[in-house]
Amino acid sequence: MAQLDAIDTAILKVIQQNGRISNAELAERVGLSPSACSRRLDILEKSGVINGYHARVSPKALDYKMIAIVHISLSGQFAKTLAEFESAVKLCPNVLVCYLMSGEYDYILRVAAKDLEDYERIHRDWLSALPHVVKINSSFALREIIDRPNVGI
Amino acid sequence: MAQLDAIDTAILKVIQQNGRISNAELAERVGLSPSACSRRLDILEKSGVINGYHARVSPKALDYKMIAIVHISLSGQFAKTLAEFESAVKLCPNVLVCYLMSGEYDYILRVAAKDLEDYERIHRDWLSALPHVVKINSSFALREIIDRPNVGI
DNA sequence: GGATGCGCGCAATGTCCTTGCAAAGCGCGT
DNA sequence: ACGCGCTTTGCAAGGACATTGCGCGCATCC
Repeated sequence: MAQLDAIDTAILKVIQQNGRISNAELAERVGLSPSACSRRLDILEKSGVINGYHARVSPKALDYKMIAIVHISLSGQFAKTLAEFESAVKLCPNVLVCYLMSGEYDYILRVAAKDLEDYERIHRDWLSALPHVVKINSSFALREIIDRPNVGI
Repeated sequence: MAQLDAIDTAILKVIQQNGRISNAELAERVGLSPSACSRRLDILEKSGVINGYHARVSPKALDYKMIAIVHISLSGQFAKTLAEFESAVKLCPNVLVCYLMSGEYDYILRVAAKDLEDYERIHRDWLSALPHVVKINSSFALREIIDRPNVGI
């Protein structure tokens, strides 16, 4: 991962906010010719600085109206215990985010559900069935205040 | 927000995973002519089903190596109290996600920091300075297990 | 049955992306 | 300071792509 100069960070800044901008306009915004810009973008993609491009779809349009934050504790922190839990949690499509955490709980999850009934199903069929779980604590998001797509401006 | 048919959801499915796909290829994948596909995509964007497109940039490439999950309680739940807190928290660029929550804490935040020293600065200059806060609880992500860009497959 | 509206495919035109190539910038060692 | 090699740039060309107008098919409704 090579070092990024000012033009690279400018490209990242623009494309984090507008992932479908044309290369021609991107080039103009960062003060480069289209060909040079295209080549830089290519390098950023292939080097892994840019992981991918994603459309942000309104969850409500897909009928997902609930977000739950789930705290989970396991019965131990052995590597095998963690690995088995993680393999299992990755299979649940409703789990959007999962972090291994320091602190009181071992994992924290962001889960999308269509409604309370749907969440009850997810909780029963997926979360409760995850291996080595000894405690689950679900809270529900009442409102989204911030959801930034970018890091570090 | 009109109802989405099978082709619309197919478009959303593809473009959530590959936001920079060409319209020609997208059309081919969903079994439509490029012109029809372009018009559908246009409608999805203008109706707000698609909120935007974003490149996913590796936080480490921008030197952001830490993710903190912060739980915050306020001194009350009056609308004015919440509104003042929310206006203030939106100004902090390190706060990537913020939800108003049910449960023990009022808000939950995902915060990006370059390192522990950077987080200490954010905590001191931003989080502690937020209005009406009576309790802050920070946990740190040890590892990211899942971070899906999509909702509902 | 005819009128209406919606969504499609086709075609054309203008724009854009990409690649080769030569020149300019840059660091570096002599 | 000079020259060398490496990197990156801008330009140009050819091919791909996006967009818009147009006519057709199909379903619905009168």
